[in-house]
Amino acid sequence: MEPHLLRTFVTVVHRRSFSAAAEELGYTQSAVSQQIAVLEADLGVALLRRRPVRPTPAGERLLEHAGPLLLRHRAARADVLRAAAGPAERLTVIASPLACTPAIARGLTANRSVATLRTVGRERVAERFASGAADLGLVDGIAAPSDPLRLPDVGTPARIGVAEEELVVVLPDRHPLARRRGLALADLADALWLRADVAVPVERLREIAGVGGFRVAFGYDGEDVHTVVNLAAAGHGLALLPASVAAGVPLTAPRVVHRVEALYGPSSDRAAALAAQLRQPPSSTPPGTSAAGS
Amino acid sequence: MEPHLLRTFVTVVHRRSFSAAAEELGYTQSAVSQQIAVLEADLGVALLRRRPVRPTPAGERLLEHAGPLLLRHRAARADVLRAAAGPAERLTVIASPLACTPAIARGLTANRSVATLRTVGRERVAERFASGAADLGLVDGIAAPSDPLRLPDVGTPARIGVAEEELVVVLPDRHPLARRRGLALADLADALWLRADVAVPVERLREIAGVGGFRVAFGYDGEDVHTVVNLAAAGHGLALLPASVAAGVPLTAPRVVHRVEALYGPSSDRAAALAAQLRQPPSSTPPGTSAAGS
DNA sequence: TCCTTCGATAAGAGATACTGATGCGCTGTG
DNA sequence: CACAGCGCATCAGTATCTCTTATCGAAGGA
Repeated sequence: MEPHLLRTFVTVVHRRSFSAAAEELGYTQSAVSQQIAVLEADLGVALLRRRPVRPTPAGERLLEHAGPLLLRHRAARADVLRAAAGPAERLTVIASPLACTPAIARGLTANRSVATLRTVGRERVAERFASGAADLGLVDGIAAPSDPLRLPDVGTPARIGVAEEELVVVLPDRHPLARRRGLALADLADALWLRADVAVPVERLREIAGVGGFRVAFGYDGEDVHTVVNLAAAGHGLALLPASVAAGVPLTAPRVVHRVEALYGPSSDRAAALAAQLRQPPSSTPPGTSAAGS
Repeated sequence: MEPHLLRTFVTVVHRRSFSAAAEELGYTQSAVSQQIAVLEADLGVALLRRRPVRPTPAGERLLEHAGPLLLRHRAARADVLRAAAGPAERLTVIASPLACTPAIARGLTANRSVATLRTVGRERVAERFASGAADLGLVDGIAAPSDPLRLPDVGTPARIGVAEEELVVVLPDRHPLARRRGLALADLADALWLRADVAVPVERLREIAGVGGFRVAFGYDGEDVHTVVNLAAAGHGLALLPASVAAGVPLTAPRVVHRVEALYGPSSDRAAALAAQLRQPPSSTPPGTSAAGS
């Protein structure tokens, strides 16, 4: 179960080929074959069926663990390295698109210690932060008010909420519901939605509404929020977005908010200071640092 | 960063000695010295100060990651092995003491497929389950109604809530508050409490009350809930316990409940079935399986 | 000061983990 | 049905790694 064996295993499954994995990893096919054999011998279990190459049920389980395990590995390494490098002079910030609310953007530009800002998809932020690509991570998501976001576990970076905001349903002006004062998500399950992961993924809608439905009328794969707003306004489907991004009808039920959280290494004082500074005064002190506890 | 190096590192820090760690792990002192040297060379960072042996700041960070990382390692291995072993004939269940509510205990005894039940401290359940010591884990804890418990991350075992119950403050009959209909936790911050991790740890009280205080009058280190009840009734300090365990005054604020969750491997159908069966009818369907999501 | 303790280092034996060559079963093709 | 091509397994050989034993040297206590 050494990390390099896991990495090889993952690659083999992904490429569905020992030889292709070998090439990708810079080994010979023989080495890959032996590595898999070692892994299987170590666990005493067949992990792969050959020809065609597919994971066995046990292999599927291992596959599911391997990703997070390797991610955590990288996170640990990055964290140690950050601690050893000492406080960063200038900070690199990585954020999901919607995490850069106007106020946060202002906070970032006002702060001379920020060197670079990079945005990536919401699911990638924690991962990229963990890999050491940035000193501060900003992720957005949907949660009950003052509840922490559910993020892939990546060790114990300090984590604080920096902003919470109302959500609105964006719909075209002529839409029958456009004049409402508020909307309940469950009532919109039968409507046609925009699939746009940069806003709120459709599966997440089902999850927070607790019902199925939410058929997709149109899919948008980019990262540009503006485009999503325009598509929604043009009637390609509904979109759920934070109020500061677009005009729309407030979401009144369930009681969820758009929340932005900052991730930073416990050893980076500058990042901690910046995170604290980004924390918006209007939002009453959101819950503090997180840690695994019973 | 191979697992065995991490294990050695952790042991060295823990024992504060290379030689002692070597003995504990069955290596020579020389081997341990070399392993630490390899780890430090790999990361390019000094992890330990020698004489006396103490972690550097970078070492502290690594130490914090190493535990969860190794735990996850074991969890992955155990999960793969469980998957390979096929559905268990008879199940081993591991539970924290308070997780065995009367109804759950009944469910377990009614179920002939259960072979063994073992209880361990609340913090150990997830860990022991992850290590493959049991097919089903039952953990209790305090949470907002229908919120999942916060458990150490251990991969993606399926997780369902099986019971939720009101909490009561146990106090002696002659206590001035004993006749109240309900109590707010924050109002009890100045009272003297029983430190008994088998009930609710004092730190957790501070956490959910959101205030300090909760001074400890008396400490109990065992695992026996009955003793805690007796101690509380005898006036050694207050205790917060699920209503089914002891008579007491219901906790009315904050709105938290005693919750029991079942952990089981995704590949163990028997365990899943048992978990579903333990699920108590009175509690309206608590939120389902968990997984890391954005 | 001397002795003990404890970690670092050197040297060598054994285990491990690669490469390159070859074997062998499957699959597709004529 | 035979055969070629593909792809994983296996074998042999070598380089590397990871231990052990032996020894050194610095720090701390008597």
